[in-house]
Amino acid sequence: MTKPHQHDCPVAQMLNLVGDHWTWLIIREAFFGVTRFNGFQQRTGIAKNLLADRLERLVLDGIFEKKDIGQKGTRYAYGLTAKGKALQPVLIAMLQWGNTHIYGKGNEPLQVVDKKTGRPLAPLQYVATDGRPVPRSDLAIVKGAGAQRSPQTQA
Amino acid sequence: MTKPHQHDCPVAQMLNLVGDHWTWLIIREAFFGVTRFNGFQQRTGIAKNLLADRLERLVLDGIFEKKDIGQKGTRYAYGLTAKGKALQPVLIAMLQWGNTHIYGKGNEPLQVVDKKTGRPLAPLQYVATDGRPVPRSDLAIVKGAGAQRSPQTQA
DNA sequence: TTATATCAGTTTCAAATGACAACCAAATGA
DNA sequence: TCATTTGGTTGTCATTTGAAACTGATATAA
Repeated sequence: MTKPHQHDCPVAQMLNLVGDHWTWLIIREAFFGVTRFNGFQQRTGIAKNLLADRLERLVLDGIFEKKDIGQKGTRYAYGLTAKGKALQPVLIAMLQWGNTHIYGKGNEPLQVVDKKTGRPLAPLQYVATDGRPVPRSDLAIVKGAGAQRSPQTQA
Repeated sequence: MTKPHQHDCPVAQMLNLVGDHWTWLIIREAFFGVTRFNGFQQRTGIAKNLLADRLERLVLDGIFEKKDIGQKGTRYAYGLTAKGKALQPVLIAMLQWGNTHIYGKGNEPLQVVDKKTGRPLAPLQYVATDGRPVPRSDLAIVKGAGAQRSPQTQA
């Protein structure tokens, strides 16, 4: 990333942390169980200098944690923190969009499924805090408690 | 983006189209109702050459459509296509993550709410095709119909 | 024991991309 | 009519990227 966004917006701020395409491939692999430097490197194809840089940032930002494994400290495991794991819905939403709008029905290289049934999931759903589904047309984005200035918001 | 990812993965492929932080701010503004070149430029702060480039790509990729408004073609409106609107869950997931993990409860500059009740939504939910919620622990990512090679997949 | 491979990076350097400013022509608006 | 807005293009310079070579430990194999 070249310059962090100053906007007081959760989207802009999240992009400051994970607004890089390599970062997402790294996070994807982490969800797939990869933990080691070389694992990320080989499975994503990222250059090692970039991987070192991205992992360092991700650790600083609290998305990954770096653990010393092996006895004398030259082997490390990188794992998602709770904050990192919380990115799962974003990743799943991306995956579902890619399946639908790039590959199309029947051509999906990966599917998100329910282990119990083995069947693919429906698109992520908007729900109220009481668990009731909220139709897309009822969505709105409004200023929150921490708002300073006023973006024009209509969903 | 410098070089498109070759992975046969919906996440990697979607990142080829929208793996850029400016692109997401442009899309965010589009959901907020912005349609004009200058609107995007002023509200995001992106340089004009980059905006021109990003909009052109987004139109080529079918995420935006460019309409000629005004009579002789120097005024345009950029709007999300259906494919573009389908990115909403990704954006909402990003927004919710930013609220929770960057701003924290009570400090959210923006909130996603249900128009009907005015109350903030819960995090996006995984649901089966029959509408039943799927707990996060039952999620798995597996090879789909279009899979060629085999990534190790565990959610 | 010695050799070989793996791990987790760092360094180097050319090429691509980014940010910023200046410029521009057509079309509006006052 | 004249200034302003719109939607860019062009040029310059700084930063980032990607690829490869290099390091210096540790683990594994013969």
